[in-house]
Amino acid sequence: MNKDIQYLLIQLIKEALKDCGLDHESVEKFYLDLPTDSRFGDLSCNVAMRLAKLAKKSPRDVGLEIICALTKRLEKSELKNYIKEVKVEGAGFINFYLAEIYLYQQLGAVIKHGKEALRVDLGHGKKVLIEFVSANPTGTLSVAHARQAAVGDCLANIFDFLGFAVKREYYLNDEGNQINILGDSVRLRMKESEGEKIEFPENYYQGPYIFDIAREAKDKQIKFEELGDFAANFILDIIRKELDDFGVKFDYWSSQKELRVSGRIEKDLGFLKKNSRLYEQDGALWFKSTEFADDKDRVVIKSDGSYTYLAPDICYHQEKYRRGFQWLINLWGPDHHGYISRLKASVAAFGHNPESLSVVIVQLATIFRDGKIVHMSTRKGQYITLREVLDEVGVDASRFFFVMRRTSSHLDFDLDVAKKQSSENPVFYVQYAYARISSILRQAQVKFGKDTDLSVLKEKEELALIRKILQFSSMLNVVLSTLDPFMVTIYLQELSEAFHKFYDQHRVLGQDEAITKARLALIEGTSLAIATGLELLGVSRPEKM
RNA sequence: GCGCCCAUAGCUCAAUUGGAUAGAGCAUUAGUCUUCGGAACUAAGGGUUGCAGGUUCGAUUCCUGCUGGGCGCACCA
Repeated sequence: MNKDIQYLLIQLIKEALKDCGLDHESVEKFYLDLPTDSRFGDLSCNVAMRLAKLAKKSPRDVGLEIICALTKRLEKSELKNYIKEVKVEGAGFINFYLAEIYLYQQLGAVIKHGKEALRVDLGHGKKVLIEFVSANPTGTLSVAHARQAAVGDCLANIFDFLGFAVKREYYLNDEGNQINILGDSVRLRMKESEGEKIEFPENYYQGPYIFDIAREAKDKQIKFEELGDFAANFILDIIRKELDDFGVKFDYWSSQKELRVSGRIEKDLGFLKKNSRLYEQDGALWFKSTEFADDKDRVVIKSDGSYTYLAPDICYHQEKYRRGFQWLINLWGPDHHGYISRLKASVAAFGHNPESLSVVIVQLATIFRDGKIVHMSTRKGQYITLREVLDEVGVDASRFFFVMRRTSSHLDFDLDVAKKQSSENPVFYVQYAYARISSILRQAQVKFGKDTDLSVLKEKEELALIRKILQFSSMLNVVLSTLDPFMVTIYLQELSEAFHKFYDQHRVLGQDEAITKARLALIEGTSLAIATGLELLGVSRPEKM
């Protein structure tokens, strides 16, 4: 629903409240939004229920009183012609029924301005950095990373669409313990290939790719001490290729090693020290994160003099602010949720609002094949990879499926369903609607214009379809406030359904010319909304299937 | 032991962040096609929202206590 009418109505409601002697300031919050069901009108407001107690009247009576004042206000307002009816319904909801003329005008705007009409600028150029995947370059990407990649990229697309200046970043843990172990894993495999009998430790990287790296390292005569870096770079090339094939492009690849070499970690720790946020105990250096709502203090320098993971991470996030970003969004796996409070504490210790750092926990995905779980075990290198999923079901289905459930919920990913080209598979249901529309538009003999009269669209299915198209921006609004793009997939399915229902009942072509033109405009608007939604998801828009 | 997340129809999930008769898809059953793409549409059955309390006009949503599941609780990353 268009933001303007919502905004204007809220102003009117507030004025009406004043007229009634009701104090809207004392109401914590009330909403004016889409009702739970379309039979309750186009916009629904709960303010009467919120005020009932204060007014010592029943919600319905308060509602009637408000409507009385509101109707007078409406008469004098520019919205006069757009609101067909206002009613108190249910427990005391004030429901607004929009006039068809409003729907026609809005649809007309979509036809005229294209996807710009679906867009609302909410970002105003605010600089957002969204960091995701950031998998250690010690192995190829798993499905957990794949889901993060899909969700993160989609979120970034939406931020971009909503007028934020968004950048995508991948943070590289390119040194430290894991890289040392990686290098040593390669070294052992090299020795093994020379016929030496070796004992391969449990905690070493066992994946098959280690053998490939060992072979190449031998050919290129890489020195033992450089094996870690060599292997990491080798794997990083694979990861980049995988992400590229998945349609995810990062703006920045940020290196932990570079950060350490730059000396900025010492500087930031120095700043904390100067502000008495650090102290020594048991030979280690601790950060007083408890001063900023963490449940215990955290070590930043171990007693052996080396950094914990937190030290460079504190600095890394300060770097993000120093680079000018105003809102930091991190996508992490569920095993990192305990890490949120300490990182936020560090942000606060530098005087930033902890709210400017948002951490989205992306739950794991369970892959099913033949009705059975495909088990994952990183240690043995027997995990199902992003590559395998991509090869098996393709980019479109993968991206749609990984985003399809609430990000905070576990996701069951059925490879067999994702491969199916039937109604069981939601991505095909949506793409089919798009292809169907494309087909009709190809065959159309007449063309609609910007001045096409849309008011001939009076059928139930036509109006329902227009309403659904106009919900595009409020859907994105929900995504923005929840930082969860799964709503896009639901919206697209609902929109496609509304189209299929319309299509089933009414013909577009070969009707009275005025009707054909108007319906062509209607399906063009539908196509635009579907295309824009699919684009945000990173899913293709096939005109033929 | 402490902390976080989850529990909704046979299955996979929603419920606009406290709103209206808890909704979709799949599966099941019964229907709709000579025309724009049937990869579609219509209808039916299916629920004590894990259990027990509490808060209020109103609870799937918030609070408390249980039960069952996942994950954290490092001078690992």
